[in-house]
Amino acid sequence: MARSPAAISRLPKPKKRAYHHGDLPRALVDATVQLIEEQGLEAVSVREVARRTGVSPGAPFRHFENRTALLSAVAEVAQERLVQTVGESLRDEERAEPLQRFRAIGIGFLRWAFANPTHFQVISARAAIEFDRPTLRGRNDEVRATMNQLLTQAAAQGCLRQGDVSRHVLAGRALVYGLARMHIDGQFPSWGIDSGNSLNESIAVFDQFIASISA
Amino acid sequence: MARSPAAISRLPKPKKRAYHHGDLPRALVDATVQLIEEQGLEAVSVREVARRTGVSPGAPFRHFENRTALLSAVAEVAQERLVQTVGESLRDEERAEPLQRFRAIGIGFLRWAFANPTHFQVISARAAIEFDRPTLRGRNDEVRATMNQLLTQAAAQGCLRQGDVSRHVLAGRALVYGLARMHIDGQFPSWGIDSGNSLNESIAVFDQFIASISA
DNA sequence: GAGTTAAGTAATCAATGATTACATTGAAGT
DNA sequence: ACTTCAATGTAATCATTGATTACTTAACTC
Repeated sequence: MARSPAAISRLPKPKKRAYHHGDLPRALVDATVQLIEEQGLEAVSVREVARRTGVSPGAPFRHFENRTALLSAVAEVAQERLVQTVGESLRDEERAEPLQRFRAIGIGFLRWAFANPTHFQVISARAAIEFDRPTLRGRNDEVRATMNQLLTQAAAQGCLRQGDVSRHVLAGRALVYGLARMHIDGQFPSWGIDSGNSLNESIAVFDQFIASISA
Repeated sequence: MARSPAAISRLPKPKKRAYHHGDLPRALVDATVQLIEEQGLEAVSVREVARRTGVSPGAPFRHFENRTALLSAVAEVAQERLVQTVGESLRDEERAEPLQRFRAIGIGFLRWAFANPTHFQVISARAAIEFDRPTLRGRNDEVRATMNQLLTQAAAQGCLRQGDVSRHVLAGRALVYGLARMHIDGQFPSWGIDSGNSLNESIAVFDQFIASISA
């Protein structure tokens, strides 16, 4: 553990450094994501994360109160990316009709979930994180509000088929959530759908749903 | 730990006894279910289950190779009830049209999930159980096959709206799964739906979906 | 440079999953 | 009835984990 006196003193990581380690919280979150990717959510132990980051077992607790807080931090990063992906998807359809924009949200969610299965897994594991954090719950509510708003507009324009609007919204949400969940649970192969094609298939399913509810 | 020689020798539990304890595996599974109900899935420890069952920490390992096996046993019990509930729901509509029978499966699933949230939670926690067990995966496939079959029939009878049949099936599955998941994650309140009414609401949403895909 | 403080370490604790060697018990065989 | 034996449960033990504590160390301020 003793360092060689004057050898490789400051060359190893010319990227970002700060105090001792150089943004340890960030490094811990990254290591956690990687660990989940490799061994699953259950395999995440604070010690293993610390080990991979090259710090002592107690170090993470300087930055995260407990294991849950660490995973919650991962969840917040995950949600940031989700909001970003949905935002992009929505911006692409900026001038489109409400229903089309509603569709964009769903597609954005699917794209995010399939591109970052680990992140989706963490966010959906509400027992393992503090979902009641204002940022987490707040942003979640925002997306829902937008969805509701868009479909209400669509209904007002007569673009929506008969039926309760909020139920259509709820159905859309539950649908994409269920599809994403089936993906990370590896259920698609037993449905005769190649894993590599499961995103396209999910989008197709969602599209068919949109078609079903449109007038 | 020494027992009083001739006191309460054989009266305490006149229900079922067998070897030493009297169907310990069953008692362990029951205790596990109860523990999950009280403190959530993550809180399940083999020791606590043993403690509640009144046996030593090592005893459960005589019957279940590891913690995962114990939870998998819970999952199998859960699935039995699921299949049973779906079966009942299906039998009620024995002579109904295919689409109605398809609906019955979805409703059955929802009823089961809402009535036994603990069981649903365990089954859907695939990381925590051995889902590849033949019974688990097999029965899962059966239900899917039936759903597929019913909608294919419905389509052949022209009762189904345009669109790919298997995608309708997949949508239905993902929908009920997503709804159930939202329920146990406690998401309904933020959707303005009272917890006590979430089953009815979910059924209504599913019904609206059925209406959307029917010709 | 001295001193404050954030950041990391080492040592420690109780609890857990799991294994092992041992004890007990119910039933079968004779 | 007595022995044998396998199934069942116990006690003791191990490595690992989440978490806390007292302690060093390094970076920044003055």
